[in-house]
Amino acid sequence: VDDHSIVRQGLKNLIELEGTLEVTGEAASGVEALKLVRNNQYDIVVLDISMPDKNGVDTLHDLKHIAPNLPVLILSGYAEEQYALNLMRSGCKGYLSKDSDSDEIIRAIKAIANGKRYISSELADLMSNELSHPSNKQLHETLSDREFQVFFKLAGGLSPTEIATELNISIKTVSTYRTRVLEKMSLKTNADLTYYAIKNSLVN
Amino acid sequence: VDDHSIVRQGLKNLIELEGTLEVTGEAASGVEALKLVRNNQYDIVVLDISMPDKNGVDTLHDLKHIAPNLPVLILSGYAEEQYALNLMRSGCKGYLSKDSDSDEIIRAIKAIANGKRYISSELADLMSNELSHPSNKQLHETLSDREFQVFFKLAGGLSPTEIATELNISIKTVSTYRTRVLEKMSLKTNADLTYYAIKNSLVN
DNA sequence: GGCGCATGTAGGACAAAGCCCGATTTTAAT
DNA sequence: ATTAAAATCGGGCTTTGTCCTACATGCGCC
Repeated sequence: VDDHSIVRQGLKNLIELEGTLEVTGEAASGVEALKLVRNNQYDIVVLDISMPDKNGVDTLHDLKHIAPNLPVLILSGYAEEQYALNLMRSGCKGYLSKDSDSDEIIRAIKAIANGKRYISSELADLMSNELSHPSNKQLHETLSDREFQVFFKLAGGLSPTEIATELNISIKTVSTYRTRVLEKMSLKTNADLTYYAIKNSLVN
Repeated sequence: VDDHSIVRQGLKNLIELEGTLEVTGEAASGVEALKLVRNNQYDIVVLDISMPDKNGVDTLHDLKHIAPNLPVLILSGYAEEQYALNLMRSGCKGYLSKDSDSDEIIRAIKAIANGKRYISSELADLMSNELSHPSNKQLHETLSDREFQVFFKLAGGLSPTEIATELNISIKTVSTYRTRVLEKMSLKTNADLTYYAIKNSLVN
């Protein structure tokens, strides 16, 4: 299931080249996919998560109602790793990035079609991180008071100097907080902070 | 040229099914593409714009230096229609979204390989709108080639030094562009650039 | 066919930010 | 109570970046 015909084509090719697998249906949208699943028998669904009409998250959710035992492999674009954990919780059996190489995709499909799960190493990282920070806290909620203030201002584009002035502390101190914030949130640049703040609706 | 092997596979399939066209090279990154173009003769390049190591904007720019007459068709993901005008100015011969149907992709390739341009109806809209209302351009569309490159990288959080390295120019030059970009767009900080890029779906 | 404005490019002086480290103070944990 | 671990703060020094200025090129427009 993917809205790009090129991707469907490529995937199909990839799968059929393998020899023992066969593509018995394809859909360009979530709605279409649900219709197919209602009317046919499949061994596995390979599902893109970013689609125009009905996104993969919702589609997965609905699929689980229609066919609770049909295993699903999520194929995601690169920017959506954030969803991975949620999707795994929602019951997909594997999660791969589209730029994984062909072999890995085939391996994943086979594993999943055989009733196993497939966890990529990236995903394993995410999951273990989640385990070690069992809090369902958002990343920014692990910041201390002061750290959060600095984070927020940096995300808004204030310069360290401006922040220092507003908070009546030294620039060096601001700098220290910045380092810590970046560290805690596993980010690298101020742009990442801005990005995070927007995506998590901390600003509009 | 596309970093996703699935997409390359699909495209190749599509193209070769047509009968008269042949894929004589493929690359998973901008750098790789440039290398191929330096050492081989091609009739047309089909280029994805969002790639990890060297984005399509830069790749197009460099391609124009190495092979000014080699026509390029840009195949873009869904959110990037925003770049179309900038890229057309930078000298690509056509711009298509990845979810265009197979026929259209083939038509575009053929047209471009024959020395024509290919303008999709969406793009035609954009362009005519630009012509009839030169004023209501998107802010970033008023940027020059170079300015746009720098804008984009700054928005993504690259440091001036990194940008200078990638583009092989001096940091001072980057700084100059930054000033001009900020000026043209009436913005103040790098964070504003990031914000702009996100809000206008130039990034995901 | 020259004038001006947009563009692509840097240099130098100075300001800003960053990094490594240390000190003190809460807070939490055993 | 003891100890460990965060949190809060900054100094010294280096690296980076900014700002202003400058110059060459090309293109459009009287």
